[in-house]
Amino acid sequence: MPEHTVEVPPYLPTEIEPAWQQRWRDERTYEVDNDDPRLAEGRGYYVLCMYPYPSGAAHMGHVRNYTFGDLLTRYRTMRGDAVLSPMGFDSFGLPAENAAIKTGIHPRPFTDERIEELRSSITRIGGVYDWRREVRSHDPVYIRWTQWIFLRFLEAGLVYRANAPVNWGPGCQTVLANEQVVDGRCERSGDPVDKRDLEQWFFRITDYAQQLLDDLATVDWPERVVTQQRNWIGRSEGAEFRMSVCDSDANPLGDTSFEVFTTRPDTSFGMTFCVLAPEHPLVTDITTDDRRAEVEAFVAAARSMREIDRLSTEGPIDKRGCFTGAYALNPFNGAAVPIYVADYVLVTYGTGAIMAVPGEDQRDWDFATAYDLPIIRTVQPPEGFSGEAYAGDGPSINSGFLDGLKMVDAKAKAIEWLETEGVGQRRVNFRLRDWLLSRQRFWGCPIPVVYCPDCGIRPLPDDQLPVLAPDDVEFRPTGESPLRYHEGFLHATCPDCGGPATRETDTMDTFVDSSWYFLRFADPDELSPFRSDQVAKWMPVDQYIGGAEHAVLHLMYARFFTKALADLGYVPKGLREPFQRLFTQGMIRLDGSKMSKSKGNLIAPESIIDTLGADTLRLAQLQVKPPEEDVDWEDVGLEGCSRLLHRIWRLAVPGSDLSTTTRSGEESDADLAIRQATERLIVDVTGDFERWSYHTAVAKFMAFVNDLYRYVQSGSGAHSEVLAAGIDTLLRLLAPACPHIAAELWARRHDGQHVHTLEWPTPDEAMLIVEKVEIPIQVKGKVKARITVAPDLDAEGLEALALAEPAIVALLDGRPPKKVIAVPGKTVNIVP
RNA sequence: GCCCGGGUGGCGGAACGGCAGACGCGGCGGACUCAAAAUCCGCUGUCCGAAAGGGCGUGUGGGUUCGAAUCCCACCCCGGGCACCA
Repeated sequence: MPEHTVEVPPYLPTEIEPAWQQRWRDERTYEVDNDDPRLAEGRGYYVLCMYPYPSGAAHMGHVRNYTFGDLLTRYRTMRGDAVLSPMGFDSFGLPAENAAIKTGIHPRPFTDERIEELRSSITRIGGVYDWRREVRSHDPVYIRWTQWIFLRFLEAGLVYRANAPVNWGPGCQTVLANEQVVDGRCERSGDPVDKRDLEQWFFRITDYAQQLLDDLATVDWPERVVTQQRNWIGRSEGAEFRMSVCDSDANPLGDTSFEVFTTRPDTSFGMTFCVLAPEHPLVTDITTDDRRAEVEAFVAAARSMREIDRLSTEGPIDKRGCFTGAYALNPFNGAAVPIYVADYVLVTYGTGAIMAVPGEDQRDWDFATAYDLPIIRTVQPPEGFSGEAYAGDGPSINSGFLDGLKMVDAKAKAIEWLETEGVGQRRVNFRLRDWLLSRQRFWGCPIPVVYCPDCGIRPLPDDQLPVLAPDDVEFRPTGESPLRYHEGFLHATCPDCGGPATRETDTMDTFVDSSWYFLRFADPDELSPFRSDQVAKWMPVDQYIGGAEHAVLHLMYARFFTKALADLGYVPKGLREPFQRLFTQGMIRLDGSKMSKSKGNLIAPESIIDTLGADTLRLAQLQVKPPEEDVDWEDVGLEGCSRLLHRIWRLAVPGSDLSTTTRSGEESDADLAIRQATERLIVDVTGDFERWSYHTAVAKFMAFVNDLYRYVQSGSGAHSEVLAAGIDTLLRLLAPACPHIAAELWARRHDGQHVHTLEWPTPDEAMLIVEKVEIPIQVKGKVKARITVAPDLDAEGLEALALAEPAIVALLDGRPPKKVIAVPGKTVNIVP
């Protein structure tokens, strides 16, 4: 044993971390009130991480998410903002119900238990929140206000019940919204989805299609998410017009007609047939007797097809359609064109019927070729065009009064003609469908209506809210919701006639809960879901953080809710968008595969916190990659980050062996260099934090600590004041990223003071002025020499010095250079 | 097919027209140690060379520029989104 070793107090993250978590809670460091005076000065800042589904202990995805959010909360707080950083739980959903079906345990205790596990995890990561504002979707208080909002939307006509072909997920035993079906499969379970005609509840989100599209221009979101929403909304401009059914000689047959939608009204003269979707209501009426058997067989086959097969473009095209025997009049030229049914026409888009123009549409071309239908070009393709259908621009041909016009003009004129003739008009179509909100599940927010045999569908009055699911339920292995068989729940009284009524047993999509939780965080009021004037104090969310997988789900629905609530006057009219800035973090992958809820716990964050500590885990998350990129777990460098924190501890802790041999008095050049590096660090880290470049900020911490180590171990030793200033600045800058170690070291160095309540450091401008700068001298763009000069040396001076440099003189070999470009402070480039 | 990202050492990445490879991981060497670990210090793109030094280097090919990883054009590869939407 060495005899006189200095006993350095050890860095024990597992001891200091819980202590500081307790202190932040006890001192209410991160609670903020709505009457905070800074709000009036515009110094409010709302940072929000997407509230999690409570799946038990946190997985790495949570850690990554909350590390960014927490860093921002602490950083903005140190910058002097009143920061609102709330947390809650998206606590309705299928996993708890599936567990209930398996085990018989009611979803509520199951969920409550997992909420506490997750809350504990989040706390152990070091996340700080104003827990007074916590929301939980399954809390009766929250249910009450979700139902209240539903009823207000119902009154406003934004909710309706309709029979429609909807997506049925056999795996989840419920219907699904379009957004929850990916490639014909349920996005949750992956099971292929069936189409069924069912009566369901819808939100009229399509009323807001144009606004949802337009207002994307006003938010600061990743382009990728904006593009996805644009595609999803899918606006297309064109015309809709009426086609009358006739016989093959163009003689009208009664007044049967149907509407078609097209984006290319300019090509209407090229229509050689038209097509109805198999589900189109007119199919049965117009089919001729000789075609009936074939058409009925075709329609039946198409309807029984699953979405996933229907989407497939495989298979011979001549099996995908069928002639009805009927004809329709092309209003443009009075020609009779045959009417087909084909499965490539979708009943859910446009009018469910199209005019087919094979000359300018490849699908129509393929169909026409297979069925031996005529093809007429109505747009002149360019010289040398060798393709089939030509969809590009060009002068109209074979098109009567449109001949010679280019596409835009021809479209305009065709629409004008339709309108004057009274057979059609300009029309904008959206791909976006209304949001199917009802689910045949138990563990969700009940829909607060009853069915009265006399009065029909009746909404419940507000004073009967919340409608809560009963506790004494039996989960069936069939997967059916127990609400459907619970007599006590089913029996209700009609609020209008007082007679017996049946309660709605469907619950709401859990995306309804998440469409307004951010408003309740701003004002968790007792007498209302939130108050407009209080919401105005915080909304919109300044920085929203979460996964990009919600691009067309939660992020679209929440935008719709915000707009609708604003229009109904429950939040400020001007609040058009809920999330001003959005940051979508990358996913964590394990062996190249997505780390989902099921795989996430393979690397348990808790076990890392138990050993290396939360600060190391946070730092490693920050350091590994740019925040928006996906991360392979194997790339996360825990060792390097743990090493850095131990190095910082050893340098900064009072009583360390590294701080025993300092000097005082006059400062040397080496001291000045450290002072400058310290001020430079403030500028660099602040800049990196502002632009979310956390991995480079960590690199700068590391480089600075390396500098300090070299400094304290150098021959002349460290100047005590310079060193102390360097370390103190480092700790303040580190406080948002690694809050526990920064707080502990600061408290030990400064008599128990609290680093997180300090102001963010500002650099000493005088120290940022550099007296010398090294300038590379290039010859033809290649560096051949370096000179050290004053940073403000002008071009002439630089050129003179460069040309006098021995290496350059040798290279030029007495010949005068052709050209010399001198960029002050940057470089000199010589062309010999 | 269309629309976004992205291709840089052994690996993750840095460099927002001006010194390519910051910082970390890994590797190599040294100090400390009886020894190992930990720790501390140094080296580490590649090829030629004993060295001094030099050549080559940011997916490929062209271009703009005094100067390009960075800007432009074409192509190849990887990731994501949309895709029978009329």
